[in-house]
Amino acid sequence: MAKGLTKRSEDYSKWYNELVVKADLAENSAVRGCMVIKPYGYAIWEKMQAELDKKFKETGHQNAYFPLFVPKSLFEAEEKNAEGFAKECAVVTHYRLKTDPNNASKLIADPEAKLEEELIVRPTSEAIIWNTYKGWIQSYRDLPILVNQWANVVRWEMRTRLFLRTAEFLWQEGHTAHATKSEAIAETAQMNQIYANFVQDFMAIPVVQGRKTESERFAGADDTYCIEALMQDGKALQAGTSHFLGQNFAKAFDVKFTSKEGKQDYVWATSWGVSTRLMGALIMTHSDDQGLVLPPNLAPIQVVIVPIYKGEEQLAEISEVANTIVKELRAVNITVKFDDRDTYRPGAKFAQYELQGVPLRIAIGPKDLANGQVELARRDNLTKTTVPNENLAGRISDLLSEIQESLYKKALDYRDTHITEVDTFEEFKEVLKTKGGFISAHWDGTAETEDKIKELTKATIRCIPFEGNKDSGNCVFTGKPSSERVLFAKAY
RNA sequence: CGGGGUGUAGCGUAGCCCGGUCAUCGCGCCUCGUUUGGGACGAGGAGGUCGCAGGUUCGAAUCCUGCCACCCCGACCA
Repeated sequence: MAKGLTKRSEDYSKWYNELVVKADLAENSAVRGCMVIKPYGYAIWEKMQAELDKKFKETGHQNAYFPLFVPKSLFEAEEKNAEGFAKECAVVTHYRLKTDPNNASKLIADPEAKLEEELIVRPTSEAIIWNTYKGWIQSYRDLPILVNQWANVVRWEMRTRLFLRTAEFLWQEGHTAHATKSEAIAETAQMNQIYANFVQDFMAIPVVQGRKTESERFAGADDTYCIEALMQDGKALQAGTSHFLGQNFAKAFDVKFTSKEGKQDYVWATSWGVSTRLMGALIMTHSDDQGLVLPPNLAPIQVVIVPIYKGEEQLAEISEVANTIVKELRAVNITVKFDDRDTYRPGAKFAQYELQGVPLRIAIGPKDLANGQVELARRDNLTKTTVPNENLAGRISDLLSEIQESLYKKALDYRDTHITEVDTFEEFKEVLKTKGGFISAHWDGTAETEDKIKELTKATIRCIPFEGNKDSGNCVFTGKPSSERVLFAKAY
């Protein structure tokens, strides 16, 4: 694994900085924990957005947009949710600046312009959305409401970490309202499945699907489903969650409907989201010391063509071949870039595209020109082969699929060999210390035991897997009976 | 909020302990030439409120005081 990925240090941000992101904004500003996503990095996010959005729409969801600011009174309505987020909220208190009477070149918040009621910058949108839904829902005919929002949210974490826990991040949040409990639970499960499919099929990251324990659950939810991934350094990462909110928000915001039978009831709710944290997962799952490794299904540039030439004449000849290849590839929907800049030498270009994770590189030089061939270099395993020009599009198309599959297999193999079943607490600690990864162990189901284990080892229960080992046994810590194994890990 | 550390060019740094041609070096950037099958080479060049403010001194990047910002460890964290 790339050194830059494991160290929370200068190297670490430098590595990202080179790549796709600038970590800091202003020198002396509290926005330090935010990120600037450069165009190349943003293109990856756009691809992720596009794929997810397609899936949401296929399952009947629509996009909408709600306000950034949440009046404090709305925010505090659902108590558990408010309590859960209270410690990490940015709060707007004034609506105007004025010149500092003591220093004409400075501005201060105008004390005359203090807001009657503070505004919370949304850390999540349940409150404002449920306040809105109240006006949308009267009858069972108004249900279900299946809405998604692409937005930014702010969570003022005490410590930030690039991509994984930034103060401001981009995400999508789905908020649905249903007439029945079972329908809402089905929605929660469906979204969990959509996330799992997307992360596995497009990002080539294997995940474990499961439920959170009560203490790890979303504030205000009755149940939280999640997908958990394992990074190359043996730490787990929560990659996406979907929540069954029960009637908690409906009750808090008084959202009732009249059923077919003419009875009044509170509606059932779900919410679900994934964020730019997925970009962190992508980087930390596949990258190496050469830089990013992108699965072809997500790469903004799937194939890059680098000419190797002396003089303009030779470049012209190579360009002719290259442009033909570009056309052929585009005809089969492969995104390709021909880099004919004469300001950089081939070696520099090779290094650049490796850093950017472009899955496949084509090099064409005088030798290739003479022999009617090109050189193909794979980013995933850094191997090179020389192939004839015939049927290049077909060959490359196959190769891209192969790379996609091989990245997934490699990650899956790593993940599977890093799920260790343990039955004693000694073993538990030993595995955690020496090997890392997920630990599959029995747990007595109490928050006390969970807390105690966390305190002693820093490992938390990542999830209760849907398809885990369901054999009964005894809690690894207390020895009390347990009906199934859960997954522990140190997590980001 | 506790404990530790840092702040010198776009980036990374030397110098600070022992004040005086010390503003150093590398990368990057610009120009010209030669190069181009794995991050080219040579020559020349541009770029700095030494975090900010005050003090000590003939003289401060260097010593003192205050402030600010950032980083690391902890508390916190879906």
